[in-house]
Amino acid sequence: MDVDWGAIESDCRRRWADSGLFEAEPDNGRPKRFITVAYPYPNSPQHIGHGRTYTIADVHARFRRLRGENVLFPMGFHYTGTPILGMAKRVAAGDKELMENLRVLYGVPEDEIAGFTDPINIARYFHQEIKSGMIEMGYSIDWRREFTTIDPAYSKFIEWQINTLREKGLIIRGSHPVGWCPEDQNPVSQHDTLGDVEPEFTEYVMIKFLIDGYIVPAATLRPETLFGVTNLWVDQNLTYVRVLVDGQKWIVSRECARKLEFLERTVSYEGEITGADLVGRAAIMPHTGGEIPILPAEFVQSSTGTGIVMSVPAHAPYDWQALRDLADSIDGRPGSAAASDIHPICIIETNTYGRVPAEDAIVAATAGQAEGEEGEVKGEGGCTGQNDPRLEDATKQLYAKEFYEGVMADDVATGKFAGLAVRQAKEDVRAWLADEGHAETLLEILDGPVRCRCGAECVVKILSDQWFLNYGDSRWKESAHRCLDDMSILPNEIRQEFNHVIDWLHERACARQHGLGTKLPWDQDWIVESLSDSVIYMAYYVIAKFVNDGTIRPEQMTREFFDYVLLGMWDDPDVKKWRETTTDIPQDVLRAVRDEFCYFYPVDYRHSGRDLVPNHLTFFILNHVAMFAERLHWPRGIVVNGSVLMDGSKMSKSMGNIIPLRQAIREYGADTIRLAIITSAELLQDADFNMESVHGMRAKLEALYGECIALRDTYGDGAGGDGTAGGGGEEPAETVLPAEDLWLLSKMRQTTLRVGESMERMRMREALHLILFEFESMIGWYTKRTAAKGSDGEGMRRRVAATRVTMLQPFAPHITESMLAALGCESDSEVGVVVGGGGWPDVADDSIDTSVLQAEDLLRDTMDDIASILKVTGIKPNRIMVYVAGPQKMTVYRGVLNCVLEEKRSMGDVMKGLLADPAMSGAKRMPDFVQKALRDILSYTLDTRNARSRSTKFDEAEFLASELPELASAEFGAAEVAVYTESDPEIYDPKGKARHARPFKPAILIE
RNA sequence: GCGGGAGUCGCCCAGCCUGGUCAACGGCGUAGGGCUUAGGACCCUAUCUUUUAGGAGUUCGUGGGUUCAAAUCCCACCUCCCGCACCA
Repeated sequence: MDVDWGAIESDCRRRWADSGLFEAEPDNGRPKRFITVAYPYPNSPQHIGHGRTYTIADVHARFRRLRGENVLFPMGFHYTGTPILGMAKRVAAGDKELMENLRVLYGVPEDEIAGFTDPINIARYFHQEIKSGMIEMGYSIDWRREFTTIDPAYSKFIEWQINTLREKGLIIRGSHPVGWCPEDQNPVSQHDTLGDVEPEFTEYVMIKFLIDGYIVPAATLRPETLFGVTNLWVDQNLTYVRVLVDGQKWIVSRECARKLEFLERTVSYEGEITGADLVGRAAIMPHTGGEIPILPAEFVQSSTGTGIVMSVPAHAPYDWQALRDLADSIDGRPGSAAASDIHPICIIETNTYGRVPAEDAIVAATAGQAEGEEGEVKGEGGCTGQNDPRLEDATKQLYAKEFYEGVMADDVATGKFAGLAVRQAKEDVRAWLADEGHAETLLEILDGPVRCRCGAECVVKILSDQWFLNYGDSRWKESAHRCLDDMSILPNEIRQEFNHVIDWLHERACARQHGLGTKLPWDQDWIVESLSDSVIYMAYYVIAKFVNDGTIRPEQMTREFFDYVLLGMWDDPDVKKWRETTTDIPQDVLRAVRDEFCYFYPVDYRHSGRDLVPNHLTFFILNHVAMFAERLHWPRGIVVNGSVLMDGSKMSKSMGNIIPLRQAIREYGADTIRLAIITSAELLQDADFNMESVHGMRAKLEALYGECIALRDTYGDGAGGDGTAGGGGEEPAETVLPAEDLWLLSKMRQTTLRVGESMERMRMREALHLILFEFESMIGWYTKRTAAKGSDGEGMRRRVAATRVTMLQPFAPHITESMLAALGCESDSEVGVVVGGGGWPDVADDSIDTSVLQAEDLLRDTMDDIASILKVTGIKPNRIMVYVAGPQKMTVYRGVLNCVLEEKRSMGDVMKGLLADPAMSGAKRMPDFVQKALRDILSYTLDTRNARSRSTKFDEAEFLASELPELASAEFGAAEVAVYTESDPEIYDPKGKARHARPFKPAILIE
């Protein structure tokens, strides 16, 4: 079947747009449903991965519309942030890689790229690109409410939001360390660095040793080892600087002095001193006043810490090795004699190491590797000296072991920290040193050197006077928990993650100094940060409609405007005065905006990828509970989906496996892509998108379309047909229908109910599976049945197809319109659904006849049994005899069934129960049968047991006699198929098979 | 470390919430058959072991437990993946 997807889709798009089908207006006669998705950041075209969240949300929206709900599904564009700014800079600088991506990967026309030095042009270009893709995918969006986050009216909204939060005391000031580019004067994150490295930093403790009135600070990550210190290390070839740090005289490396400048310290330079000059001097330990020597070491790096290292040879492999190197130096370097006199002081005990853990660690890390190593092998451990890279491994292993398992030695040296676990001691010592004034902290980039895209090396900077949202506020957290507890979180597995994030969040910077966005109203140097201006904007969709049609202008949107529209403060004195004397917005317009807000709010479901759980989605909850009235306008639900993989691996530019969404639509059609995305995985799983499934889906849709066309061709245009199936009263009386039709109706209704349940639970993959595969096998069986009887069953087929296609509509909205048209179900431009019943098929519970379903199961089981006998024996059947259990067995079987329903499950209990009833006396003579019947019954589900116990009228023999012979002859080619009851006096049973018959398990003989 | 998730029949992936319809959906692969000038596409059948009577046996990371019944519930363990911030 050749399908012109492009034509069908563009035709649908035109009709949808012309009819304003997705433009939602308040309607008090219908339940509303407000569905939102996280709006896109327009810095690149959409790819398949982006499409997943939007497609799921759209299927959801369309399903709800079919259910008769008034769905609002809007979209905006998030211009706020720095990455686009960074792109513009790189374009201006002619960045090769970026230009290549823009041209080749993104296909941006050359004249557009020329304008990309202005970040706004980048955003506008990709905005239109993304929007076109959304329209082509058939997303049912109300575009009248579109906006960008740099629209003047949106800025008014954000100003109001951020002012209100500040008045509530939720915005505070403080300082905070960030990765920083000294060149750009801006914080850096992963996006801003060469090689996309996230700058990480650690906090060193600088312990203030003294010489001659100068502080010689040694930076360490292990302050608890101070008690094992034996000497200090410096680089004797390095020139250190003498500086005044906040008025104190310090000696540090030049790099260290520069770092301190960014850490809120006042640094002035007084002079230099060489490392060689320091060697040999005695440093005073701050906590004891004792003296230790300063010695030279090669491993000391000026850029790490302060350029001065505290030596703890017992617990630091580098120190131990350096000491040894020095003592062993044949040329008798300065300090070599002193080094020989130094003995490691062990102050941490573990089960793993001995008295000199550092030495043990070196031996462990280098043992067995000595052979084949380059360079001269020295010492029994095979370590080649303090520059041996394996010392790094030794250090890591030793540190980890001592940190998690170590205990501070019970020793005079460790004083009041003796006996403490190392992880505890570390914190305690740090606090104690700080309290005593013996130490300060030094923040430093851990994974350095990290370079900004501009090329400059990044540092840690303490940003002072930074604005923070105080997510650490415990009352705020409590409200958020209350909100979350009432919310529907789909899938529910991630609820726990939300709880944890709420607990764990603390102050978060909400303003930055660069980028697109809205200025802080009270401090024009700052711009509201992009994750803070996107937390309650769903409310703005209501207002956007009035802004876009010119009803309200940005300058009219004062604080009072929002206080009324969003918070309902009609009678607030300020608002009253404003609306009576100041504003020129007509009162009825004000009322209309407020009414529309109250109609659509709260957000019923917010869709997003799971990467937004620890940030945006949680902020969304927090800010709603802070801004809006408890419960009334708090969000009701969140739907989270996993990401999309391409042939099993992550999509990335470098792998070249990114499929642009619009290209995929052109090649395969929107409906096919939608189905492929939905079928690939259940919500939270990562979906693997691959070409096989795309082809498979397209074939499926084309086949289904072909079926619909065939039904039209053989059946005319179907006037008078009942388009949507299921439970309508105008069908022919069902009592006159043949068995297979009755079964098909019940089966279809049962499956329809299941699809509805799956959709309600957002198990779209499951729903789609039922629609595609369950229906297919149902129709397959029906076809066998009707073919055996020589009928076509077209009327039923068409009814089933209409139901099936109706339910497929949310998934494949374009092609299903053509399918429904072929089936004679006109498309209704008013609601975008099907005429003739309208919307999602309704199924009344009592319209499903379980005994009909059971009967068909019996038929199918019997057919399966015959087939497996034929397969095992390889017989070509001539006559097939089927023997149904007699009335006496049936009576006993029911007796057993009753026993089981009364919780009697063991053979003994059942026998006792049976014999208590005189009608069951026959049971005594057939214990084998009772045993087998019991086993049969125990293996049924509870539902089946109940159903069997209820359907007392069902006559197996009669049903099989009327339905089996034709079917079995057709299927197996037997000339004769006979059905007997076990007790039938006319029975033909040469092999005595009949006695094996059990209820719902007839005996079979094949000749 | 803190938090979350996952381990299923060659591969991918469902089933677990609500125990029985589960030798376990669907897709890919493989084998046989059909269709076709051929190739592709498509359709049918088979695909844990065993079996010439519809049966039996052994399976769902490992080991225990609960139950008449466990892939599914409980406990312990092993392995893998993801997030941990001022960034969209």
